[in-house]
Amino acid sequence: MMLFSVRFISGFVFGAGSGVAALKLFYYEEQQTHTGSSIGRFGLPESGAESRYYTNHVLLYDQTHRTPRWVAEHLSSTRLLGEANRKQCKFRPDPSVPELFTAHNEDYLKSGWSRGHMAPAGDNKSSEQAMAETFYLSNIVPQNYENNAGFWNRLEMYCRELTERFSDVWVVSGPLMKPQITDDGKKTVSYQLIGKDEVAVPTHLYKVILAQKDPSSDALAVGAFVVPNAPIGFQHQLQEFQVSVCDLERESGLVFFPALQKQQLSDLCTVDSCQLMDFRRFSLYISSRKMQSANSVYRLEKILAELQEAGIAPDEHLKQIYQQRRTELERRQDTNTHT
DNA sequence: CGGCCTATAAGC
DNA sequence: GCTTATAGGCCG
Repeated sequence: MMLFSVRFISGFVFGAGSGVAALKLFYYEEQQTHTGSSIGRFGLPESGAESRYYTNHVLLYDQTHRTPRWVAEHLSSTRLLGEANRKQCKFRPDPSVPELFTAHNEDYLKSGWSRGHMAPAGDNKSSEQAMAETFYLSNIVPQNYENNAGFWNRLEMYCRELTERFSDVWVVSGPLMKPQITDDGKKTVSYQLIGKDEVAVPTHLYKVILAQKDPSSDALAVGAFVVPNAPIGFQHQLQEFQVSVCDLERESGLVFFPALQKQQLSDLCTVDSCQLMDFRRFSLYISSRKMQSANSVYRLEKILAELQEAGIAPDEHLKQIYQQRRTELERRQDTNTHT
């Protein structure tokens, strides 16, 4: 039976006699204000809750839940440009998270939950390194499939769209465990744990969006949203999930943008539309992305047929993509038969 | 854009 | 022989 983690034991054994350990001990004793007491004599508990910095995002990891507590990003129109491809990336444990506290891909596989990015891959096309880092499981939470591909996806798209109307957009995203009222009237927090590492499935996901009109002005707009970790259809508006920043702070135990002068803030959904893509626009967009990665004319036709079946006529932009991809595929087929 | 699954190849 | 890494097909 192990009394402590292997990491702790090895750290103790190899560090005990060293100057570093002596220095640490001295530091702990310096912090004691009670003479004669030395609570931290052998060190005080560590939670690993320091901010972790990556190429294009910053996060606080929760070693208990094996998910982030928050993930912060800064978006702008130029930062979103690039050609990095998510197909080149793969989900993997964050090398900076201790093995004892990390999630693994096996936890998610066949769990009934998808691996949901907090800092989206789509915000990191500017750099393959930046995108690869968003696939670290430190940036991932167990998320409902439909929610991830649907409503949450459209919310992420809306954040990127904001950079067309605001020079700078800051986004903080993370999981939330909201209490339920049980039959006996008691407030209870309940959530599933998946896999051998017992990754916590959040009941909700939150996103706080701060947008600045232009770098020279003080005009800032903020919006906070709490979305159930469940399928959400096109009949629902983003505003239905808006909450006050204050309420979210109380629920999450976090203070967002603490350096901000909150009195000069306006409401994002008053200044901007808070309108996510509707069914038609979303379907057209998804179809265009599928066409661009289609590898056969048959597949190309199928995407078009499915769209028609949904009652959506292709717009000019999609027709253009269709034609372009079709000629590419036919040319490729042609060269293959000649070699 | 957001994902998963599987067939095949590469590696031990 | 088995396991692991990669590429491509598929769906919402």
